[in-house]
Parts: sequence; C-alpha cells; structure tokens
Amino acid sequence: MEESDEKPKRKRLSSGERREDFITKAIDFFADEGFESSTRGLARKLGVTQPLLYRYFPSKEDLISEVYDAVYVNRWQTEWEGLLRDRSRPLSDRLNEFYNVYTDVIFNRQWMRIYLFSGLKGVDINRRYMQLVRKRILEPILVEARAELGLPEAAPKDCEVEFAWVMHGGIFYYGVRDLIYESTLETQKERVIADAVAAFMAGLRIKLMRDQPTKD
Amino acid sequence: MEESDEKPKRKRLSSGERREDFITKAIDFFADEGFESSTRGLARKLGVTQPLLYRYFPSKEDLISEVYDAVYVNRWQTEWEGLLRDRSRPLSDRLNEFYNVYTDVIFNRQWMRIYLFSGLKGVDINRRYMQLVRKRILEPILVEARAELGLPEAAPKDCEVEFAWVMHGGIFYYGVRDLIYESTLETQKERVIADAVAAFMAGLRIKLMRDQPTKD
DNA sequence: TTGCTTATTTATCGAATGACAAATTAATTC
DNA sequence: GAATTAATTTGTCATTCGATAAATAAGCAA
Repeated sequence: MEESDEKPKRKRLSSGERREDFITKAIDFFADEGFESSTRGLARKLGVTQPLLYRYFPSKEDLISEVYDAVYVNRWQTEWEGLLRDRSRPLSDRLNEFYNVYTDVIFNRQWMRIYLFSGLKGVDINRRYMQLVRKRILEPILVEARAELGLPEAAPKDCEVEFAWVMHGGIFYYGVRDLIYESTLETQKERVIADAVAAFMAGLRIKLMRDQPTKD
Repeated sequence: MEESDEKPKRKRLSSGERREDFITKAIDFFADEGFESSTRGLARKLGVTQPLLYRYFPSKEDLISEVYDAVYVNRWQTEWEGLLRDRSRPLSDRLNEFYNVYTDVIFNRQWMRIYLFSGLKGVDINRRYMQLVRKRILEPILVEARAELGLPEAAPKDCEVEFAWVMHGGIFYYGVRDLIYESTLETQKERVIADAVAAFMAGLRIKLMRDQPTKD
C-alpha cells in the first residue's frame, strides 16, 4: 500500500505532467514486458493505482497508440534526409554519418522491442514506418548514388531498393542481436556500419552500371 | 458445443498421434496469436477441450518448449555445412545455393513469427540458435573465403564474422518484411540473395586483403 | 457380451484481467 | 478559511486465465 518505507503522502501532478509521465514510463514498461502485460503492472511501476490510467486514456489500446507515436513517429529526424542529399561530400561519407546518427536513435532497448512487438501485433504502423524508410532514406540514397556515378536521373528500380534494404536490414539486425538477443558483440557499431556501407557502395556501383543498358 | 453441424461423435486418437497433432497445430496457433494466447483458444483450434492439453503437457510452458524444438531445432539441416564446404564450386555459387535452400526453410510465417516471439520472450534458445548460425554457417563461410583467396588458414576475426552477419541479417530482414510486415515485395528472393552475396563477396575480398598484413 | 484401460469431457477453483462508478482528498479560487 | 475543482483511490464487476479432480465414454481384450 505504501511506496518503499515512506509515508503514503501522495503527490498530485497536473494533468499534463501526469500524462507525459505515464507515456514515458509506459514505453519502458511495454518494451520490457510486451503489450499483453497488465495495466495493473504498469500502474505499479508508475506508483499510482490502476483506475487512474483510465482517467487519462480511454482504453489500454489508446495508451499503446500513444506509445507508438512517442517512439517511432516523434523520434524521426527530418534532418536525416538533408544529410543524405548533401552533395558537397562523397556519398559513402554521408551514408556512414547517417547510419551512425540513425542508429544512435533506434539502437536502444525501448525502440527495438516496441518495434518488434508492434510488428508482431500486426498494427499497420510498422508498414507505414517502412514506407517512410523507403521513401525518405533508401530511395534518396539511390538517387544520390546515380548522381555520384554520373548516371542520368531515374526512378529507383524495385530491385535496387531491395538491395538498399539488404544493407539497411543488415545494419538493423546488428541492433537486434545486440539489444533483443543481447549477444555480446565484440565489434563496435562504427566499424560494422563502415563495412556494410563499403560493401553496399561497391555492390551498387556494379549493379547500377550493369543494369544501365538493359531495361529490366 | 458441437463442431459445425456434425454430430458430437468424438474421434479418439492414440496417445502418440494426438501429441503430434497438438504440437503441429500449436505451432500454427502460437505463430498466429503469440505465446500469450490462451490454452482455451488453442484447444478450440485443435477441436478438443482445454483440459486435454494437460494430459499431454504438464504446463503451457512445456508445450511451448516442444514448439521451439519442432520449429528451429528439428528443421536445421546438417547438409548445409557440407554444401558450404564443397570446394569443387566457387564460393559465391555455394553461398547462393545455401541461402536459397536455407530461406526455403525459414522464410515461412510459422518459423519467422515463432522466432521473433521467442526472442522477445527472452528465452535462451534464440541465443543458442545464433551461436549455431555463427559456428556452422558464418565462420565456415569465412574459412572458405580465405581458402578461395589463397590466404593462409586463420580463425575468423570478430569483425569479419560481423561482416558476414550483416549479409545474413540483410537477407533475413527481407524475410521479415515479407512475412512479418507483409510488405508486397516486387523483387524475387533469388535476385535479392544473388545481389547480397555478390556485394558480400566483393566487400569481403577487399576487407580480407586489407586486414591481411596488419594485426587488428 | 463383459470388463478393463485410457482418451476425453464436465465441472470447478483461485487468481488475474480491462474497465467502470463512486468515494476521497489535495490543490486552487474566492 | 470556506467552497470549488479535479486528481487520485477504493471498491467492484464480468471475463478470462492456467490448472486440477472427477466423471464419462470409446476402443480393445477376454
């Protein structure tokens, strides 16, 4: 009934503060325990009673939706696109910097686990997120690659986007192994990214040049 | 109370058949609904009553363990290693064939979803599976690559294994997008694997040659 | 047929779940 | 300091959960 050994002197927060606190801690809670965990367990972690949650969110599912937004929508940085399009630097430099800052955002237990949990739940937010990655990250990368290679502008082909996805997914999977499976990874992130980007650039050069004349 | 519009004529199976049937259908059920789904829902899908499950498995968790074994342990093919070590063919051929047959096994809704669900549950079976991939697939690939490039035999370095993980993870992630996120993928698997393998081989050649003299 | 074995069902328990209504109490306003 | 507002708790309900015990019935052996 009482928190630790203190007296039950309740602190009362303003509506806005409490709501923010709920969402922040709900991210940790659901990331740890999964979305099927109980609202009572969450309330215990929040230090309040369970019905109070329903004062701020109409249902558990509504709270979860806010968690999604707070995690993937709000952490997306629009600067990333500009970084990728900055033609004053070689593309491989831009890719290295991008993937380092991008993974600074997504390579944490919360983001990773919320992403996988929501994907398995079948909510469409993951599909929308992947569309975002495709349109704002991968396709721009392919446009930049063509420009750097002196090729005429052209819409990225599906199989080129897929090739970019393999690099992206390979880097992503490094984070999964680190943060979901908690493997002890001896190689640091920068090195992995550098190798992945180098292989991608080399492979893409060959691929773009080869696919150039034909009309696949 | 009755199944469809048939009469409630119960079919009685032998202990062995029933058990096998339970595990087979439990794979589908848990893959669809997650491990937190109820034993009652499973029993409904099995066409039996819920307590019957406890005649065959001491607890829900024991049943789930058998599902793990049936999915990842029993589907592992020991021939895969031999295929990778067959020096009568170029390594890139072997890699292409391996990843095509390997993904024939793991690129299905059941395998993928069970794998991700169990990973999020934190059971150690995923870590063990990844050790298996490392020791039986990735490290052999690196040994073969050194041999093909005429380099002296040497234990694979961590960062080389990590580089192989990026290819592996990139291909794996293609399956995740297909089967978990149910994206419509325009490019067929063979093409994606071929491109990923080509980029890996090109990148690895550079990496092995460069790392050769120094002693990272 | 009779009787035995055992696969399967019926009935049930205690705990946990999401959600709601009403009571309480801290903070603010006058 | 009294009155008002709103944040928070208490109490509770109907379901659902994993699990167990006891009753039933299908198949086999004699």
